[in-house]
Amino acid sequence: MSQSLDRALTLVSQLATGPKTLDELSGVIGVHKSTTLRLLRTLESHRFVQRDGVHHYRLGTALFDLANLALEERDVRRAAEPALRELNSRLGHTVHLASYEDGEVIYIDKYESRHQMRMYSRIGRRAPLHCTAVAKILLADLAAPALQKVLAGMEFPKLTENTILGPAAYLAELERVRANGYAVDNSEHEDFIHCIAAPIRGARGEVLAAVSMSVPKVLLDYDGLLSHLPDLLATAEAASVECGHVPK
Amino acid sequence: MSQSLDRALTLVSQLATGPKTLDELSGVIGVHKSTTLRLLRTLESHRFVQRDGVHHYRLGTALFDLANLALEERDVRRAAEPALRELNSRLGHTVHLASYEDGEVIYIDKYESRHQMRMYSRIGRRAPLHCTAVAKILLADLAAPALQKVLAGMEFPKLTENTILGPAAYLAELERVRANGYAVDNSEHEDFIHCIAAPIRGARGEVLAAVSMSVPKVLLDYDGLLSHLPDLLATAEAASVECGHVPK
DNA sequence: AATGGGAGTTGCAAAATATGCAACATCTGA
DNA sequence: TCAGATGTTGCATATTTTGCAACTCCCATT
Repeated sequence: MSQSLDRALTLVSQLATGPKTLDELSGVIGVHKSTTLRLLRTLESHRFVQRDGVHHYRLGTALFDLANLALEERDVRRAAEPALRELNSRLGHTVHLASYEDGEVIYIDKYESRHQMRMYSRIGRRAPLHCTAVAKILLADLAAPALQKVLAGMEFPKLTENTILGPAAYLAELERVRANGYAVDNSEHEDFIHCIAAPIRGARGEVLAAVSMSVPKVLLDYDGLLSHLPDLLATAEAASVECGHVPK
Repeated sequence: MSQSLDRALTLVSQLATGPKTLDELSGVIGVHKSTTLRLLRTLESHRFVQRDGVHHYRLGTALFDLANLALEERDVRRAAEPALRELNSRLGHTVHLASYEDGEVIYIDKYESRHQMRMYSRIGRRAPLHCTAVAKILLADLAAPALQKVLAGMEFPKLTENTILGPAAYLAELERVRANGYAVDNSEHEDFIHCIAAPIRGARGEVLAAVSMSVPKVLLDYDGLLSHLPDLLATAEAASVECGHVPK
């Protein structure tokens, strides 16, 4: 729609992969160096990019500020924080908070594991829909038409032996999630990690977000993981109460 | 330099303060609705903004992703993490990591206090230069010409009884910081909080970042705070080693 | 059910703006 | 000192962005 803006945003995305020179960036958007330079200068004036030495550009600090401000505005995140922090510090495992937005599931908060083995994940990242416990929780609460729409766009790449491979099996899984009130990722995403998740609900009972706890299999077998369900559900419940949920 | 890009970035900054309607946004950049709409659509296609209901726009998830990716790329942050986390979980106070960039001091990481009373701060935010311990650490390491330039642009608003009020006093303070190897914010920023900071150094001994620990005065008096200096310095030293620093 | 207002959307013509070019500047390493 | 690579600026051109006005859609009011 707006060509120069489009190009500039492409530059920013490109810079996310690491500092780049003017020429490299020009190559990416296919324009003359001088054009790229002018775009970068505008981006720089808003602190979206900054110079890194003389020959490189990288992402600027405005992005950090904006992103963290926006994250803080998400009320669930703030409201759920104490409960999630408590769970994380008591059990020492990785705790994630994720929310559904517009066909995607996004990690909006993360509490790192105390153990050596860490998961690779990141706030802001999209969670795969077919193989994560948080996605199952969030999609399980969608109305049928919205769910169908998401399902239509979903893919089911086989990531491990346990990955769910098609819409039918996935729908059945969501049914189980609804019945149980929690979701599991039984090494469906990565071989060495499994995961449980539960919903955080708002005043009208709607699902606002999902909490999950991820544990490497070497630390805890599947039964051991499930034995933490009461902890997780209590955490989710506490967070829900903070979000205005009235337990029945 | 690039008008449309400039306008679009202004829109993004504006959205940081909360969701806005098309008309509100048009007002901010002073153009016709249709122009704003086209900019927003481009921003939307890159997931920089997203629609919030029908009538509002808000920041999109690409920002979270970019910002956190960029933060992770900052090597100091990753390298310093274990040491900072350890300090935070052992003493339970707020720990900040800040770095100097282009005339500014930016918080690049934060570990929340375990206590009820929290500081208001945020990753990505700029720290005031004249009244924070991290800024003192970082500015104390600047070469004279660079420091002069920063000093020329500095302001010294009086925030508490103890705030340092002018360049002369500030330079004297930096001299003390260099001599001591640590910095203090003795309630110079906020009445009820004080703070100590220490440098994290790289392979050539240069200051890469500053760690600080902030404590409410009700929890610990000034002498109590200073009694944690050995902890803080040890943490900074450990982080420095991770960054390639060779202790002399 | 009809009416009116508010908000968003589209096509088009006008013009302001972004673009590529070529010349110039700066830096690095031979 | 020179060659080459990289970054920077002024200018003319035309592409892209803009505002306009008409249109649609949705909601609230009569």
